[in-house]
Formats: sequence, structure tokens, C-alpha cells
Amino acid sequence: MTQTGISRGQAARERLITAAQELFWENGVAATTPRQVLARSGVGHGSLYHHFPTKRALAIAAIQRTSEQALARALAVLNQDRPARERLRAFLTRQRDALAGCRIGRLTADPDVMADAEMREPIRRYFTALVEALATVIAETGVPLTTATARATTVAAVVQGGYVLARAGGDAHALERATSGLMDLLEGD
Amino acid sequence: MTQTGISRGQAARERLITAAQELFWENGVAATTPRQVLARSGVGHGSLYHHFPTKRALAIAAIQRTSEQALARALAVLNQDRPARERLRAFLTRQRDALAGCRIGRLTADPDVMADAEMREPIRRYFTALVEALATVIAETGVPLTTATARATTVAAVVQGGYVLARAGGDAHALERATSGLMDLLEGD
DNA sequence: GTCTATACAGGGATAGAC
DNA sequence: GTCTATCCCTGTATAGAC
Repeated sequence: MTQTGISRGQAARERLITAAQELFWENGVAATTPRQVLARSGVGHGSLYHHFPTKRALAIAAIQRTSEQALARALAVLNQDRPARERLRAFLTRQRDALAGCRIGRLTADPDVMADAEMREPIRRYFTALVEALATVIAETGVPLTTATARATTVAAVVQGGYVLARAGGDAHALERATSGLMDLLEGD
Repeated sequence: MTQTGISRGQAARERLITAAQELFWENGVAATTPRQVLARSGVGHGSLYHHFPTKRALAIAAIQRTSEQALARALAVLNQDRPARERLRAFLTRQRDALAGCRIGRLTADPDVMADAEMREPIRRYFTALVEALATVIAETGVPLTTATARATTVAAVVQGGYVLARAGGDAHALERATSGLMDLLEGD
């Protein structure tokens, strides 16, 4: 009750989550060790296990956080005050770090994540919400709703696959080629 | 000189590679242990390190093999004796184990693979050859070559992304929705 | 809350006999 | 070529002091 909004303890907790988010993006969950999280965050061993009973608990917190942040950024683009066609184009041409890969999508290849329902859930939610938002925008461009839903899945997929191709070839432009190829199709050539 | 084409030793080597291929598909390279490969293949510890000096050497052999096999299967579909339009459709609607993910594409999220140029190379080759073959087929449908190349990247990306979405949602149909959404666009609605 | 010390299984590999 | 025994390091914690 005498505390400010964020106690000193919360600072360590936040630093742990942030460091875990970064490392998960770089190397995945399974391949990230508690020691790496400690080194990155500057937090001590004792503190980690004070704030999180296990690596799994930290992983869940970090994945949830990443998922929320990524969804918020995507929805910000899709809900801008502009014509639907422009919002769709803005989503597809958004600046992305192609060689780093998608912070969320890449987790679907992580064995620790896929083996754990609580880690999978934020990922499922992210893509469900993203595809739904895309379908809404696409429907606003005048496409029937059932067509819009399939097309929204295609749009989300081309971005995820663009990341895969970019990383596979060490070529950041592969993502742009994939999305621009789809945009041409969407805009009727 | 007195040997048959495949010596008894090759049998163990082959079983190790096959087991590694399966395990890499299931769990990735980094998360697969030599012990798992031994258990799966039925080969003994001594034999593993007789045939492959390190886990890395086994991984390179297994990834190369997987890449060759996957490319051969894809090209078989794309080079059938049928109209280009049908071959493209056959590629997109090919039976795929969506929830298992792509044996090649998934490796782009593996930290061990991405940190090693020799492991990355077969993956790069696979997608380069796949996109080139797709571009040829698409060009045969009457599309200008530069457009065909971008479009080929889009096709490969939608398949890869479809896998990601399917695994993310635990929904095998997500892959079909992604590819059928693309097919509608390709066939001019 | 944070620290240092300790524990112990498993990963990745070597040694040397058969 | 294959086997068993052994090795050292790191991942993932637990214990208990400060």
C-alpha cells in the first residue's frame, strides 16, 4: 500500500521479461537458457527464481507479452482512418525485419512451445485476431465475407512465408517480392 | 572390391540419417539429441560416432537428404505432362501434413541451422530451385516473366505461411484456406 | 528481493575392448 | 564396425545466508 505503481521488484521482473522476449526472437524458447536471460537482463540468479518459479513460467509471460504487443501494432495499421484498400496495402508493405523472422510465427517451430498448451495459446490468439481483422478490412473493399476470410488467411500466410523465404535465402527482399506479388493479384493486376 | 553395392556399414549409416531426418522434422535440429537418434535408429553409440564425427556432420547429411527428397517430389508435380495451369493448381492443392509443418521451411527457425552456413545451404538451394520451377510454370500460363517470378515467390510463401498458420491454430484447414484463397486470385476469381 | 554455493541430470563426445 | 564405460560441461534448478 505504501508502494508506487511499480516497485523495485517489478523492475527486475520487467527486465527479465524483456530480455526473454529478445532472446526468444533471436534463438527461440527451447534454445534460450536461463543464464542467457540473466546476462542480457543484468538480473541475478536468485532474482530470476524469485520472480518466476521455472523457465516455463518466464517463457509464458514473455510469449504473452510479445503476442499482445505484436497484435497491437498490427491492429494499429489495420484500423487507421483511411480507405480499406490503403490499410490493406499498408499492412502488406509494412517495414519488417525479414531476416530476423516473425517473433510470433517463428515460435510455431519451437518444440518447447508446441509441446505446451499455455505457450501455444497466445500464438493461436494472435493469428486468430489478425486474420479476423484482415478479413474485416478485405470485406470493406467490397469482397463477399466468405471470400474475404479465405483471402485474409492468404494475406497472413504470405507474410509468414515471406519471412521463411527471406531467412532461407539470406535475402530480405524475398519477403517484399512475396507480398508485392500478392498485392498485384489483390489489386487486379 | 568384394563388397556388394551397399555394405553392412552403410545400413547403419542410412538408418542414422533416416532417424535424424524424422526427428529433425518433429523437433528441429537443436532440440534433437544424439541419444534420440540412437534410440530411433536402433544403432549403437559407438556406431554413430564411427560414421559421423559429430552431431553437426550427421545434421548436415540429414538436411541435405531431406532437401533433395523434398525438391524431387515438388518438381515431380510441377513437371507433369499437363497444362501449366493444372500443374500450378496441383502444386497448391497437394496433400500436405499441415500440422507437422514443412520439413525444410521449419528449419529456418532453428538456431543451430541458421548459425551454420553448411546447414543453411541445402535449404537455400531448395527454395531457390522451387521458386525457379514455379516461375517457369507460371510464365507458361501466359504471364510476363518478371511478374511470374514475383508471383512464384508469392506461391511458395503462401504454402510456407499456411503451414505456420495451421500449426499456430492447431487447425490443418488453415493451410487449405491460404492456398485456395491464392488460387482464386490466380485464376482471376 | 538478491546473493552465492551447491546439486544433479542430460547433452555431446572420447577411449579402448571386442 | 560396434559395444560399453567414462568424461566434462551446461541447463535447470534448490538452499540458505544477507
